[in-house]
Amino acid sequence: MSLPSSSLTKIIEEYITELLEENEIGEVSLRRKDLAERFGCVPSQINYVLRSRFAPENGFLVESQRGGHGYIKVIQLTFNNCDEEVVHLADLVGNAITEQEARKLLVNLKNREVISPRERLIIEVALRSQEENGRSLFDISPYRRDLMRAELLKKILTSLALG
Amino acid sequence: MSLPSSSLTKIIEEYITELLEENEIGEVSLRRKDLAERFGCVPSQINYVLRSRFAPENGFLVESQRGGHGYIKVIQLTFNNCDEEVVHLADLVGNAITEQEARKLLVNLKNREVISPRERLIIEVALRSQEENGRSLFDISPYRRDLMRAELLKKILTSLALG
DNA sequence: TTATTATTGACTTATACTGACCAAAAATAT
DNA sequence: ATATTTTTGGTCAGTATAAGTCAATAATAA
Repeated sequence: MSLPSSSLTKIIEEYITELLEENEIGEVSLRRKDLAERFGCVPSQINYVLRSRFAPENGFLVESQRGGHGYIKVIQLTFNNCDEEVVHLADLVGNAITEQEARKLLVNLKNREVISPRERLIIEVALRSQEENGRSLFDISPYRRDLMRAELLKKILTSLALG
Repeated sequence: MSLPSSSLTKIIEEYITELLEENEIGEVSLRRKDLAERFGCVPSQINYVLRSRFAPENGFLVESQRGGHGYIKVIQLTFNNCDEEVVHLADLVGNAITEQEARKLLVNLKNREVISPRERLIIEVALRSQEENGRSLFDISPYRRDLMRAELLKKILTSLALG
């Protein structure tokens, strides 16, 4: 019966999200040290929040610079063709997907202009690379490779959908 | 909480970039001492800006001459097509590349509009996915992960170049 | 309990900026 | 012509600042 204790991570996440919303352009620059001070935590906590909440899989990009005048910039990508379509297709991927099925799906997406030819190329290269590593470097079973392929594909598709 | 203040380096960088844009030909001649005076800094600061912002990997060449009527000339390289440049950048990746270095490179490519934000997002997701697998699933050493990261990045960049 | 997620702090790395000293080219004096 | 002086720019090492990494620990969820 305890109240949901709002975690620090959640609070910081909400703060950054708020800043992003205020800032029309969908990006905001931060000082890691200042943020840490404001929320009374250690600076590396900020890295944890960024890693776990503002990851590319979630449609965010993070740029940063160390040293004097250092900063952390969080960018929220917004695509105009932000489709439930893509989300739906991510569902279609399911838990496991073969190379053939994956390729078919990508061709389909390309034909419907949900992704560009270049984007399709990048995705295919990434999938193939993982396949190769799984097969010859780590000796992963075919089925497990199908699982991993589905994982990667879903991550990529949802990252595009969330943008 | 203060926003990151603009650094001297950034200001000088912007000034030079502006001069380059005004000057159709894509090159501009400077006096180190004058620049230093204008921005109230030590002359070697100008060298720092040139080294860190107008380096060949950013698509610039710098020529200079000492002595009376000495000068510094900044030349902006123009590529016939972006893809030519992508091949060059694949070389820059080298055999091994850290997460930080990879991100810097992608930011650079994005700023120069060699890749789109969506393309960058996909690439980041792919790199991160491989990193995660390598780290927690297969227990790959950090250095080997740098090797694998370089491999994947080069595959993607060259595929874009050849596509 | 066991697994996952959150938090911390010691250590590492990257960037900005300065100033003292070095090197080269042109102008001037001999 | 040659040497000297003046006018540029170059290099490097030191200092300050700020972010990143990693592994150990704590808290929470399953």
